Amino acid sequence: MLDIQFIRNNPDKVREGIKKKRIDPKRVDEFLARDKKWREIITELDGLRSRQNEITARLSKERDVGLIEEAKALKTKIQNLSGEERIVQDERNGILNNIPNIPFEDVLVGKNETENKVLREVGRRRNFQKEGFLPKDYLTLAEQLGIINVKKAAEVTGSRFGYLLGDGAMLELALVDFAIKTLRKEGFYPAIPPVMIKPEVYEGIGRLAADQREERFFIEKDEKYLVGTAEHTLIPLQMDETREESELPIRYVGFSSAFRREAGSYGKDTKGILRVHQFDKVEMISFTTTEESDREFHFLSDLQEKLWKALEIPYRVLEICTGDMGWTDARQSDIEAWLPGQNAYRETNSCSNTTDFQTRGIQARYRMRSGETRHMHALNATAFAIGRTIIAIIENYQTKEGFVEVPKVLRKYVGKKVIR
RNA sequence: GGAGGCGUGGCUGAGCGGUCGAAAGCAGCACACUGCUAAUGUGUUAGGGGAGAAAUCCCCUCGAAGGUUCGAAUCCUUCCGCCUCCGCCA
Repeated sequence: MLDIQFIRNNPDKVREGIKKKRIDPKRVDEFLARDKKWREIITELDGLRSRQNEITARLSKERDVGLIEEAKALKTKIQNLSGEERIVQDERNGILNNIPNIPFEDVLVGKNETENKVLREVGRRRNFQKEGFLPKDYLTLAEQLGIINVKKAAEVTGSRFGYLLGDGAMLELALVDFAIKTLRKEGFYPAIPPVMIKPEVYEGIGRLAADQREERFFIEKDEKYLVGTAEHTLIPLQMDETREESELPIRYVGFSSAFRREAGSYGKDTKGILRVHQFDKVEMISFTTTEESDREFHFLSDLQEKLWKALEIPYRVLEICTGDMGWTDARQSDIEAWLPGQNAYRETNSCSNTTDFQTRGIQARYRMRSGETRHMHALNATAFAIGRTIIAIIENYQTKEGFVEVPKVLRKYVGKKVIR
């Protein structure tokens, strides 16, 4: 959530910021109206409670029937007013939860994904024409090789699920191992987090706003959500913690399954494993000071590129415009890998600076050298979204015979050069 | 799932109906003192919120939410977490 004090003092900045994100700026005014009402009530309530405390102090010394009578009357008054206070506060906070993080000033303004900006294209695409064959799509190849099975998954579990089998499964383990070992060397601390989370924590990290709730799986009986990514349970590792400035940055590399309802994408990407309800992902998380987060953003984004370069797969980097940014983000960039079978780039990675938007709600703070405490800045960046990375490997490394070469850096894990 | 124990400030830990946001110790910070280190003395150090230009004043918080009471860290209920034992289980 945003800082309430900041919204009060800078309503125009917030209106402008969320408008850039294509969110109705009126939410700010609704918030301010409720906030004003709340402040009136709390001021009155504090006055009543002050009097109550005064009487209590007095009565602890001497009995006074008159004072007890006044206290009794005060008690009902306070009960009624605090009931009202709570309602108004809930209304106010409800609106607050539906205000996204605001983008940095220098972020490209745009209305949707068509206005993202390609920052660079990296890597050489294979010339299949020269090689004398047309590239196939990954699913055709993977089914022939028996390394992906979505048909059986549909029968067993439902649509938008898949099995990785044989060398497909080995590729996943290889990618996980490669990513974690690489990132460990960069100072990331390995973490395998829970994949379920309590509603109040989920809300605290700003991931349950009305706009995104539909995207979550919820287990009613136990009142727990399935996480949409490892980030969701990794960020709260710092919940209620106050670290020393000297301890930052804190970096985790997490591995977990990610669960998404994919509500609102019913007709989209219905084939294969490009868009599924469950996939595994290696994820980077950083906690930094307020000054360092922008630098950390580039650090993470560079590492993402390093991983793709290691796989020797062409990709491009996009600056995400305000209209396409994530709810919690102040800055975002994506990586799209080249898929020759589809003759298109497809999103595989995302890198986000969420500033203190996620840490405020869970009280993750640090103490500056001056003694002042602040909320940490939190960042998250995909290392590998396994399913999509495997798709990119299959399509980019396919052979004329319909086999798949294993990228050099993964060979020692998979144990072979070619999947056939 | 059943039985019991516990949850207090950065940490240890007292308080078990009445000026308690809370003793004491440790740690931290400031100052003083000693030739450095160490030691000692004094003072100081929780978080959140509201009003105010500020000084400052007020309110809330003893795992969470309710309840009893004029008054709750203290009593009652429920929940959450941790620990011990039993059951079940990879």
